[in-house]
Amino acid sequence: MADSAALDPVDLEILRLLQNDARTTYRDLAAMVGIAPSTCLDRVARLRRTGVILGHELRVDPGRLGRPLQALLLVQVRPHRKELIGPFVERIREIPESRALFHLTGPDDYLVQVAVADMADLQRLVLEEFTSRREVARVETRLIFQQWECGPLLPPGTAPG
Amino acid sequence: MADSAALDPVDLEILRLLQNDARTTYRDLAAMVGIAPSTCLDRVARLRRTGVILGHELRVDPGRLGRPLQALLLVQVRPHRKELIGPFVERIREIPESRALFHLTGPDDYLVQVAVADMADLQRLVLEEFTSRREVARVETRLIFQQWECGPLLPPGTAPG
DNA sequence: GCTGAAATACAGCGTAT
DNA sequence: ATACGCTGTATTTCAGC
Repeated sequence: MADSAALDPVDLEILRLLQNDARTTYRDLAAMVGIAPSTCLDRVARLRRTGVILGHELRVDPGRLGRPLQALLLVQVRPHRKELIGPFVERIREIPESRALFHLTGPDDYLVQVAVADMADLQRLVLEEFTSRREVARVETRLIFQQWECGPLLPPGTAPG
Repeated sequence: MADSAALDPVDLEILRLLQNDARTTYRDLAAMVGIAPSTCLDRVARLRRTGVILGHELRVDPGRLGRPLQALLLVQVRPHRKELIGPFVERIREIPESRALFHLTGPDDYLVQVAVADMADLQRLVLEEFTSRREVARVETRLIFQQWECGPLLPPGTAPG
């Protein structure tokens, strides 16, 4: 785990294409960036080894899994001490409704993205898993009307497209 | 494009395993859920066709791409009319720093997750892309200390693990 | 949903630049 | 040091049942 060499334009193009479709074969990828498939394999392996590529994720439609309603919960944890927030974070991550969890600056300590079946389910979740916890001082619930993906992540100064 | 049949326990197990590691081979996946590889391929293909599986995404480390600082921007758009929010959403999605965009209920209309190089970059982004826009009435910036992934998304009532 | 075979892709290695 | 082409192996895919 030593190499943290700068990414060259070929690496960046590979990352851009793989972020478009992570299942692109090395053969196709190689053709698109203009190198040999074996070289392409080497490049991607190196990107994985050096931690630029963290992994491959499956995107699933929450609605099709019976969770059509999503919300963000802004949570104040008081007192905000290590002994309390460790178990809090662990518990939130275990909840089946949780999709993402952030520790933030600002008036709210945590933001939790949840996917639920309906309003009753959301109410149950907030009451049973959040406001009933000693260390949770306040929960603010904001429903998600719609969400969008954004373009591929690239280094600053890289012309998109 | 007709089938929206209920997912059986085998489908759910496949989804759970693929959410753990989207690169699991059909051979391994089949062995783990107890069906033949070809059947497993059929199942996954059907899940893709019917829209349960939306796609395969590459997870990349923003820090390794020169964007170690992340923030959430809470944005009020005034007036909140269709003619204004369409272009706003399109522009935000085009910004290289944007990672995710939500349209919300509550006092803030949009939440934008961004990844930037440093504080100066974040300040520039807020001033040039947000507060300088006519329709943006207010932007509240909250830095992300840390973020966590949560468990796989499964239907309500499914025992996790 | 399974079996088995054909097509394809991957991963390692030797060589050349 | 990086890229390439070749080759054995593993995986994916497609018939037929």
